[in-house]
Amino acid sequence: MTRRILVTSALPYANGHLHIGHLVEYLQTDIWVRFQKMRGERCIYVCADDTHGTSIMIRARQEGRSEQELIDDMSRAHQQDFAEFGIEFDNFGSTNSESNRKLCGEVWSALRQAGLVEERSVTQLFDAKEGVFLADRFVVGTCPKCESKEQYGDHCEKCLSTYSPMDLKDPVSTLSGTKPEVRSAPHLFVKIESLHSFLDEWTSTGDHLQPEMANYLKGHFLSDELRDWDISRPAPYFGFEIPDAPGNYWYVWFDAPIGYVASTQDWCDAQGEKLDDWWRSEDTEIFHFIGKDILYFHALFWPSMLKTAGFSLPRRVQVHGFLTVDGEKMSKSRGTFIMARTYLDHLDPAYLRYYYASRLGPKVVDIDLDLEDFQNKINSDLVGKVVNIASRSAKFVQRGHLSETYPDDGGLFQAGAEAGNEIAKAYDDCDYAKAMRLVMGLADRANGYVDEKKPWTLKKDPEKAGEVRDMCSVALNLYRQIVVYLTPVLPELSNDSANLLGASFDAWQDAGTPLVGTAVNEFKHLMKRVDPKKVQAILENSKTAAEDVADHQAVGKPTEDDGGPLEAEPLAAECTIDDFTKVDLRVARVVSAEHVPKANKLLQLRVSLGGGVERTVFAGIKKAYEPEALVGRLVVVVANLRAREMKFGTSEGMVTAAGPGGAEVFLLSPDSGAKPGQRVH
RNA sequence: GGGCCUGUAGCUCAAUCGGUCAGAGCACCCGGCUCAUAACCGGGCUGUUGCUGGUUCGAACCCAGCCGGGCCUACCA
Repeated sequence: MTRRILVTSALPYANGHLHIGHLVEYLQTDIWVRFQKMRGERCIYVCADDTHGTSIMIRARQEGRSEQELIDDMSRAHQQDFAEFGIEFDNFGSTNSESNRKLCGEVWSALRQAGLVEERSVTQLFDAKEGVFLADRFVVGTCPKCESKEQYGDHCEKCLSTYSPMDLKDPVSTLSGTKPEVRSAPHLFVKIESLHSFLDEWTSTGDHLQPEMANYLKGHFLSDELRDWDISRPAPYFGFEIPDAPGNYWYVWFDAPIGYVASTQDWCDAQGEKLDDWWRSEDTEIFHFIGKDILYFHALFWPSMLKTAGFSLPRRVQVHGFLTVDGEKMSKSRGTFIMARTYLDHLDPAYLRYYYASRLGPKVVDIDLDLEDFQNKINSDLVGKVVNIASRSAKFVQRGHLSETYPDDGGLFQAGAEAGNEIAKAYDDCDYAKAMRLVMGLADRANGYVDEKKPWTLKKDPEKAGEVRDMCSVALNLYRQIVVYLTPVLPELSNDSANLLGASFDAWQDAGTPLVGTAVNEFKHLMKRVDPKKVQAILENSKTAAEDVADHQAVGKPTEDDGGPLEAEPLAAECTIDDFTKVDLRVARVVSAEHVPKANKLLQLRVSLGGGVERTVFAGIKKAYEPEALVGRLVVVVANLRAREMKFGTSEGMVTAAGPGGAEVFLLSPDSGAKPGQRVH
């Protein structure tokens, strides 16, 4: 029986462009959807831009244009990137749509009727100049516990304590640089505790979640009373105004998942389908693909909302890990913060599709893009093995025909057809790595076959032309079988190969029956080897592109340094040259650097000032730098700073760096030629 | 501090719910071949399956402890 399946990926936020980390999810989903469609299932893939929230409002304001313009531009850019990566949605909508507003209203009414909504006053910091309430990340001040300066609204990165933004000393809004005031406003809360037992049940049964995720929820949230969910935001806010609470807006995380339904609605309207067949039907399976960071919303709030509003619950929420590049978090300074666009400018999307597929399994683990491995894998698997089968056999029969009956191949084709079941199961289980392994095994056997038959020898004997043709018919059929199995991952290769053989490659069952008698067209290269120079170029371009594009800057605007940093940290009071010279800044060389056990942010550095003078310095740069990358480089240290006792030892100085903290830390270094021990004047 | 995950050949990973495997691919070495995008075929190489104990007739797979790595949390997620 044909399954009916509705698939979603998380909605990309309209605040920034896509990078290769985002693509893990969209490619994972796209491959799965293509697979289901090939199998003949009724499957649609819907998504949308996530457009609401304070961040969008503020960014639009900074860019001096309307939110609508901003999100329209971003939506176009997102869809362009998706299309070029071969990610095919049946519908790509927007959360800022009428269909979404209407559906939000429906869900809302249901929540109201169920008696789950409650009003309560919330006290928050308010930026009077900008006229907005400030989320924690928009406030900095002095930590009330340890007096560290420039800490964010809700926690101190120095002493690790947490607190309310209201307790912050000398708070400053990062938006306007002014001192925020304390204001209260009514907020609406959803009491989801009443759905606790439902959520216990739903999360732990029915294979709705990967076991580790179910386990995580059980230990973290479901073990206690569920806190009420603050679901409204007072004006000004970019979003939908709540009909029965004028002046208040639905929090972006309320309307975002409803965007899945709205996007489906838009698709239904265009196709003449009924929404209820997809969202209120026992016969439809709903699959959400998400990253591990948003599990909370999809596995607790979302099912609660759906249940209350009478929609179907997801059949499964499939969670994936994050992407690292060369074993580390994507980093702008290393050039590994690669935007989708930058990749597309240099390399074939098929490479990344295959590489991700070869590393994606069903478990929630981070996957690594190892650039050397990437090149090896593409070159040897796709070019050396798969495409090679066609490359080495098609030429013997091109502009001719395949044999009229399928020759004896010693059971190779049949074995490949049987392997299809196992491969299909691997796809269906989201274990693409396994599927790729199995397919490559088939490719190895096909190459072995060609080698054994030696068409280049047979060819020399005119009487053996029939044998050559039979042998190539086998090889090309094995090739076709393999490419059919790879079609979800490599649709373009599949198309090109179909042209070569003048046959369909887009149904899974095509792998079960050999082609006979069809014409073979002229052979053209189906895929190129990876050019290492292009990979280097991506890294180079990403170093600069990341600064221009990835930051909350410029949608198609020229680079312009924004005022954010200066506003976040206004200039200090005037000082004299004498004040300045009290601080002795010196060039130093890092001689060793290592992780500090149990420290979240610190690295322990040993720096040399030359002449055998060394200092031990603890620096809060762990999230931004790997120790190995630091050894040998020159830095600038405050050399006459009083030694400070820290939890992990004594720090005899300070390494200078810029940036707000966390992963956004940028060490200062002198231009080449400077020597350790030299003073900075 | 709490929680989750993880530690298998140089690298990336496999080993059906403890009973032939200690394996595959890449890399490397040797040989072969020349149809193919320096591709392909054959062969070889490295492992005390993190360490230490325990359970068992038997453990890479179970339990405990230790060491190492990663991730998530720490009261409006």
